[in-house]
Amino acid sequence: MLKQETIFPTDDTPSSVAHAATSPTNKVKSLASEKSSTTLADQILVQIQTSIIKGELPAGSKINEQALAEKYGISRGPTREALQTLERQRLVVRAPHVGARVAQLTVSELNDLYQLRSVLEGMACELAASRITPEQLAKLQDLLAVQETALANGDTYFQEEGDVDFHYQIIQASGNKHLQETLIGGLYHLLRMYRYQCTNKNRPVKAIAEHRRIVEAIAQRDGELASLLMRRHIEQGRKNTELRLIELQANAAAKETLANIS
Amino acid sequence: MLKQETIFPTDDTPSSVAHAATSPTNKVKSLASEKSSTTLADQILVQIQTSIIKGELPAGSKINEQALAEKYGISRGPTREALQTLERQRLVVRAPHVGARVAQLTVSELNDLYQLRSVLEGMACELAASRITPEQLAKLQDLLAVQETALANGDTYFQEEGDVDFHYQIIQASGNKHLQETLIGGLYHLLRMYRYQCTNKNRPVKAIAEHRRIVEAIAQRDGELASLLMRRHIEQGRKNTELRLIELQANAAAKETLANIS
DNA sequence: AAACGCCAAATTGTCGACAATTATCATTTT
DNA sequence: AAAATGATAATTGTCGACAATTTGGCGTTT
Repeated sequence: MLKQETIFPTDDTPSSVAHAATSPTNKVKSLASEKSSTTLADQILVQIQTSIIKGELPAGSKINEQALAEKYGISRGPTREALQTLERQRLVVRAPHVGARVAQLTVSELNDLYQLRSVLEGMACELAASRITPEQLAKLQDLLAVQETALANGDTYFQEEGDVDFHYQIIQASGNKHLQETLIGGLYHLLRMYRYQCTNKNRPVKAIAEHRRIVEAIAQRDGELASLLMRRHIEQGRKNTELRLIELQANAAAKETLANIS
Repeated sequence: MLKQETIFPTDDTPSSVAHAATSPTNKVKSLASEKSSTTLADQILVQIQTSIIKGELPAGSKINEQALAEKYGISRGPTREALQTLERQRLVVRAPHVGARVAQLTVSELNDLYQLRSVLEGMACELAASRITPEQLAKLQDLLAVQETALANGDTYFQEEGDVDFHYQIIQASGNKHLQETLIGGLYHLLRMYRYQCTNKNRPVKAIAEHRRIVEAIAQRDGELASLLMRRHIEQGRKNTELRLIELQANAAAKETLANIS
């Protein structure tokens, strides 16, 4: 009886969600042979997660426990537990006797989120620069190389996941357990939601160049520089996402008034 | 069937009713009888919380859902939900099909926790220095004054709660919602557990002097200084707690070996 | 028309029972 | 004796039903 090597028992590794996402509206349990069979709540958790991140459950919309449970062919118990976990991941907001809603995407929350993320990942860089192991560094450089060649080939498909992986590995290398839990267990899912729904295809080109410089700084054990570069890198991402979010909300507002007029 | 009166909702207002004078933020709602009935899970949550923080449920010990539920005269459903919330607060560690344990207090986790806290509260100070409102500042200064006079009178009772309130108010003044949630919803309960079980009576004298300087820096809108002072202040607290924790564990180890010999 | 109060419907909270999994311990095996 | 094995007990996961609370509509009132 031997358990997996991931550090976080609470969560899935982000790279695993890439292709598991294309199967909504079905009962899960069979087709096993997967190592899964953990618990029903955990299984539907990742499904609801991706539904929210992709916007299939629209931001701000009400979530009905019964309907969700029926959709996945299970009872309300596990559904409820999944919802509470989603609350911890900030993808859902719950109120007693009122129910759960998908988190709303607002500019001010985006700024709060990125401001916090910036500080935390800056910290992660500083720690990683002094504590990263040769193996971890090699893995990070490999990932970077893969992304760079993919970019050169115009392969934009796994860009998003690759970026998540990049930050993920640095966070892991920081070695601070509570920092890891805060970022990965608490902030990263909401972050992915913002980025998925406010994505900008042009950005990756520059982003990967920034990644390279960050990795170089870490390799040289220059934590201060790595932290600075990371904070700038994240600020770039924030600006980008903010612009897209603003126009997205402008569109929504326009559509709203149109509907009201008719 | 079941009734208890020491109930404040999920995690707002960390200080108890001890010195309500220092926290006039409460809406007037609390005076209208008890209107307590939010939800059973929330009610027992705070009870288990304090049991854990005080060590009545020893660090590292197993938690039996059934037994807990019976102890409070409720069913396993709400108990389970409370446990999941406690997991988010890092007071409990859960594993599928295995159950829940009270978090363990270790030196390395303590250091991780304080390292993270230091960064986050430094950030809070910087934000607070630029965004605190006159009312919030006045409240903060009032709190400080109360603590100072209490200290002058040798009144050491509410020291602990007062300190929590101090940090709490600064975090509130930062205005960053995600930062607040991370610190208060995620880290602060575990912090209180460490401090309660590794307390040092001598420290408050110096701590309050440090508080004063931090408040002054904030009042002068000097975020950089406030952040620096706060990080030093927290580092002092870490050292203190670490020493106590080490000797506490040494005692436990000694008792262990003694038991094994006999 | 807007606001208020009341009743019905929908939704969430709680419970007890059962199923699935893990932990315990006596027994056997090396 | 230590380790592996297998049956049994204890504990966690899941379900369906019921209770408590909120939501939405409807008629009345101002």
